[in-house]
Amino acid sequence: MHPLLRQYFKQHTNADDLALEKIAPYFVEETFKKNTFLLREGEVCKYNYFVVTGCMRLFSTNKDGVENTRYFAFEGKFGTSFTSLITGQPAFENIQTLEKTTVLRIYTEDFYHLVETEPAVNKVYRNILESAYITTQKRIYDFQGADSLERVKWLLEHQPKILSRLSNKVVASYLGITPYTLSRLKSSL
Amino acid sequence: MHPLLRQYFKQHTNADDLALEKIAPYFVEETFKKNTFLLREGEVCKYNYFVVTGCMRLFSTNKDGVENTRYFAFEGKFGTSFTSLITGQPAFENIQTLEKTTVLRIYTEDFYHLVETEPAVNKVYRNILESAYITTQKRIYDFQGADSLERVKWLLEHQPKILSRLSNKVVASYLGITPYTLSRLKSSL
DNA sequence: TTAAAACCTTGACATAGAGCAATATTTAAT
DNA sequence: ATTAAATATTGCTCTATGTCAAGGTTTTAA
Repeated sequence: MHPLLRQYFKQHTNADDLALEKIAPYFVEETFKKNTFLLREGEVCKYNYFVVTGCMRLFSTNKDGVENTRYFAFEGKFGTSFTSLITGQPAFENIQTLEKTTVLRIYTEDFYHLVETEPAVNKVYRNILESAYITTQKRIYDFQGADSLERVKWLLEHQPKILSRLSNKVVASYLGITPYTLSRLKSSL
Repeated sequence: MHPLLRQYFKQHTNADDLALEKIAPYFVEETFKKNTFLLREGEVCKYNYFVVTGCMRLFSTNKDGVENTRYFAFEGKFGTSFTSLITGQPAFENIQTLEKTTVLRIYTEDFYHLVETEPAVNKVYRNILESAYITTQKRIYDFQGADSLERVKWLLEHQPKILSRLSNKVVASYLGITPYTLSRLKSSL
């Protein structure tokens, strides 16, 4: 099992090595170059991904073609379209690498099989759902009523990595503002 | 076990009657009058609630005193501050009844104990987290870039009960617009 | 039943930030 | 290394929606 994934399990469960060895073979390593789409909206999501190096994002496009980024998965994080994974319905969002990215991928069916049969995976899944929920709630709460400047400051404080590592275009689509506004705000700071 | 809660378990799990009888005693019925606070921000959330009749909302207040409603729990739904329940930290949101409301409440500790020991409750918890996550994601996605009118139409289509049953003030705080704007839009429809 | 409080409606005004355009800069590909 | 494409910057304009105010209506509580 990849050391980063092992570390993840050790941190979130009390799985023993035996359990980890049972789980490991389901995860397959794969490397993608920058800007590769791992999932396009309208497709059913086949995999859950664990990022080993690099970064990917979840985003959707509204009817006017404006992008909305909802989540960034950096090294050591799981990322996938959980809504599609859970419901089995086509995703309304895309998954795209933002850098050259290495992931461990596991088939949806295998993943849910392990959720049912391996307590460690059940626990990890619970953790993923819980923290995904909390993260989303906090972001809604913190952005609520906040103007553009406050959002940029929030990002600077809570996830500075995003600002320093990713393009303005992508960051703006995460903050729900235009790249024009973001550009102006950054130069005014 | 209250028939509505029984129905919920039957629908989401394959729990047998024996399991349900084990679970039932942990849920205590209680009735609150309109506008009662079941939780105030800053308090640690002690209960998970299942609404039998009536309705409650989860909302927070930003630094300017503007309310943001995140979730409505009508009859047959669970509702609580999951972020507080999960982390054990003080909630940053309030829970308030919007009508005379009867709930079944279960202590946080008892609930998580059952999550670990009763597969039916583990399954139900997973369902709650999954659907809470999906609901939130969909709302972010659908509201993203939508102007006020589109938001009102969205609500009319997806959750008309909210518009017909609750006050403009509360609805507006859910849509992220002012009551003034909502009032104007409703009269223009 | 009545008074007080909360809520809704509608007008007038102010403004944050979107949209567009033109140029500069960075990044990627051959 | 050179060119093409993508991204960033910045000035200008315009509009949706917030804010404030004043009056009407509904709800609540004694």
